[in-house]
Amino acid sequence: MSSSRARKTYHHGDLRQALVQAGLELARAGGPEAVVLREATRRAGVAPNAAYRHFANREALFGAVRAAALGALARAIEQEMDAARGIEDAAQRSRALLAAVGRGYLGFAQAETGWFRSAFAWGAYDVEVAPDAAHTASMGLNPFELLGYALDAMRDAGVLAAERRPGAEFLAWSAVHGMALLMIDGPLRHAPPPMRQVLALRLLDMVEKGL
Amino acid sequence: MSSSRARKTYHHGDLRQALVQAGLELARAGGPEAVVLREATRRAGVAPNAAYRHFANREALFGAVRAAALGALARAIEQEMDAARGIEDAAQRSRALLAAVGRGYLGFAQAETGWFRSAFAWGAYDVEVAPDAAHTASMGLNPFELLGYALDAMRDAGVLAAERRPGAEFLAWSAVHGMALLMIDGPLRHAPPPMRQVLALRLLDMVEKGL
DNA sequence: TGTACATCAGTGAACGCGCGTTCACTGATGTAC
DNA sequence: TGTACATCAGTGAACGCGCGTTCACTGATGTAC
Repeated sequence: MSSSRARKTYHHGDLRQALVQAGLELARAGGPEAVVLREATRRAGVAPNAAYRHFANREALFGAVRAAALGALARAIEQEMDAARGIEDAAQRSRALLAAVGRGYLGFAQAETGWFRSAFAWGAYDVEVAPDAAHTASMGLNPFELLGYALDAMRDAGVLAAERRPGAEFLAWSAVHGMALLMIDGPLRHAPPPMRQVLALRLLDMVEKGL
Repeated sequence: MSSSRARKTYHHGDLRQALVQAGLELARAGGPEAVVLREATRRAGVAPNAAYRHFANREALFGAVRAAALGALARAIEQEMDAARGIEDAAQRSRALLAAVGRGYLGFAQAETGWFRSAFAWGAYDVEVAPDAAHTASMGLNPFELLGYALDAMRDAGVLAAERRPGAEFLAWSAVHGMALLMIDGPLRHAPPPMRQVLALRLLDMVEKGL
């Protein structure tokens, strides 16, 4: 509402923030290609070219939106990890942490598909390089780092052989990322939630056993 | 060349086929969004609206292109499977078949990225439902069915417990699909080929062990 | 074998669309003196 | 405390772009008699 209202002052106040916010709304509802500069300015109640005071171009605006989406993903994952943190046994805890990362990732992909798509849209993404906005979650880690954290815990607990640790992120990430896409775009998008749940569990089981 | 040449006859001959062919070229070089109706007609040497004699709209044209891309993927996978077929021991053979599916899939994603992207572009894809063009490979199976074939072989050879067979496609596909995307869009796109090779092997190993 | 005519497969010109982006501008703000 | 002026953050109007798609049309083909 207020975001699409006309301002009273000539100066906006915090247009940059408002544009990112509008971009996030657009991404949430329509994915990356819905993040359209003109629409974002409309929602901010501002002339289209005003955006250029704050972003070099549309791509730069989208970059900020993507970073925020990545931050939201990190937060979703952390939330799942919280429960696991209380587990006493280190081995069990580390396994639970990994599963939490996977659950958080898959849950986010399904609940916030537009953001998920935006986070990984248009070729070229590097979660590691994500700017500040991707780090807004409480641990200050981005999604990739959270996965690394869980894997480190597994290694430290002796659940994962040390020599298998390097590169393990990519194996786990592959599995979960692939299933996320199958669930939002692929044949699994028709699968009833219970079936998805079962498959997700089996997948995480596969990763844990096969890593 | 000949595809962008002007015709001599008023009638084209096989415009439909020519448009799909042009679409495939476009997809190969630029992925799904490069499959532009006007450009396809240009390459076929024909007025833009001529396409509407053969396709209801741009989407229908793209559908035909996607099906052909899926067929190319199937062929790539089959080629990898050929080597495995000679193995005597049924258990070993079935394992080799599964690995071949994975290798074929990953190899295709990297070698024919534009086609790979087109095959799985824009939300909603169902490999099962792929039309004839997806079946042009020698076995007459689409990529998903080839994966199923390998998994059946594993079950029959006793490598995969029968009760784990249902749904196993989705686990294996997830892992391989995810890694394919990490390799073409994600952080692994910077990884040197040997590292990719190692990761691919580890991934397939993980799948086999964890399935 | 020749002709009439329905059908098919193209043409040519035009449309509206909404986008990103640029230009020359003006209103508001804050700082130096 | 007041004023001059540089700087900043907006405005308004316009651009070109290339697309998908529609319209009314014409040239070529093949079939019935």
